[in-house]
Amino acid sequence: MDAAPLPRISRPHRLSEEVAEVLEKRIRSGEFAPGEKLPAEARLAEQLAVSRAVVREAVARLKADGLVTSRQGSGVYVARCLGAGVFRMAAGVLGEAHQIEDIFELRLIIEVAAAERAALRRTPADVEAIEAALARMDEAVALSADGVRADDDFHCAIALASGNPLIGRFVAFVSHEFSASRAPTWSREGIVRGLAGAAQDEHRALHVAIVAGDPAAARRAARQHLLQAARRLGVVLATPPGARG
Amino acid sequence: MDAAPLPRISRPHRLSEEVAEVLEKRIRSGEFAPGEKLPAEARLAEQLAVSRAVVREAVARLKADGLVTSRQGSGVYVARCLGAGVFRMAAGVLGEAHQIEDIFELRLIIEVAAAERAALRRTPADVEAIEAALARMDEAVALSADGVRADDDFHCAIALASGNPLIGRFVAFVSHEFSASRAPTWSREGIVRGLAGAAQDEHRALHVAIVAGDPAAARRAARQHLLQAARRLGVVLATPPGARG
DNA sequence: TTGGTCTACTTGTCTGACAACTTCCAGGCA
DNA sequence: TGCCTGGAAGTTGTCAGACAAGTAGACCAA
Repeated sequence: MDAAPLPRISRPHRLSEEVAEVLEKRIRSGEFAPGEKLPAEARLAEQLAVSRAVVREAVARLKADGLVTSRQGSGVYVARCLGAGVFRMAAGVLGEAHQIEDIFELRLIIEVAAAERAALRRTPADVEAIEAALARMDEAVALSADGVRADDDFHCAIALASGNPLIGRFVAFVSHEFSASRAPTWSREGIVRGLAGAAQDEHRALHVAIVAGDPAAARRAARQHLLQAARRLGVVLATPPGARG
Repeated sequence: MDAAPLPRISRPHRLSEEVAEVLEKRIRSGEFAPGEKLPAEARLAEQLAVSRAVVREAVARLKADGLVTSRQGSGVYVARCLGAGVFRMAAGVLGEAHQIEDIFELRLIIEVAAAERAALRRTPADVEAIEAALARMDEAVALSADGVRADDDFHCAIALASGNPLIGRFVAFVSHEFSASRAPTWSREGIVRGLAGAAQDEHRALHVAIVAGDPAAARRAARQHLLQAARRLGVVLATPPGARG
């Protein structure tokens, strides 16, 4: 009985979400300009016909997104730099997805650079973390188990070994956003077809180069791995000739 | 009268911000696991000795950050994928600033790669945008005016010319986050001391390489510019030997 | 066993009050 | 006349209580 999956029942948007959206649109359109004071909460509540608590929650959301700041007794102000502090992989409020090529290209650039720096800067603890993730993936291959999380952790460990916590956090962010892209490799079918084994060979080469403290080898290994990972998903990246990253 | 600038008076953190931070830490540490239900708002308010409204505002912040979702009548749940969709330059809700070296290193990696790809993929419209920003900076030098925004726009135009909208958006994000780092270059003093002029020479070299469609030259020019920009702020980057990015 | 009802609990919204803070204006004093 | 201070008005931050809307689970009857 292979019925098509039923559509998810969507919940109506909450008032606070709607208010946040209304205000965000006004801000992004420039109607409320950077640095400008928004109408008082009480006034917004009156105009939007909602309670002040709803307005406050909407403002809390906008604060989290860096669109507004507030000063007690003074008012709520549009931030000088819109969206300050927040980067999303999806563009806009409702999120248009990027092409997978774009995502892999960004990963290629940043993860190759991270691997190179990991080869130079890794600590014994970094190496341990890398090896622990590698061992978990070995185990996943041997047991035909799910190695997606271990794969994520392997890449994050390398990024952290770069010695730049910002790079570490960014790679972790992108990694988690696209964990799903690892699923075909680590599915039972992927393991049977040798996809996971191939990925693991690439991981091992990367590990060896990092432990050896050889940035050029780490760069080549990371690059090879990312290009192959993309190819396993049917994606062929156009990279600059002679490009290292 | 050259008095040292007075330190900024910092405002105490709001209760809702503190609650958001407490909850975020519990979530990121795994104490509240993905998919797990948080204690009820009323219970959290009691335990944290704050009003329920404060808890709700904190939860609204966490919702905006994608750390939690809520279902009316049921509860507030830790999201399946933490922090889905959101990356911040500062870690955590209250944000510990990163070292400026880390930030410049990330910029070096991504902007060098963007410039290289811009040289290969730029369209006539891309070139126009780059040249418009360059002209505005020329004008700022000539008039001793503020060229920070034009400088931002120049870098963003190059990133967009890479043909990868994700790279374009990320560079724009980082650029806006650190617009302040351009201020010394474009201050009256900076212009008088030739900092802006030097930056502009580097910008022109980058522009020439991109228009010429020469990725290697673009790479070198972007790298030179970023390293010099850092140096102008007293930052010397440690880069891998032979590194291109 | 299934379906319906009821109860207890939870989030969502509203209202009102007051604390803490900001801004502006008027009055008083030097 | 100019500057300072105090008070009023307005604003955000927090609290408390009430009720609406929704969920989950238990129990009972068919």
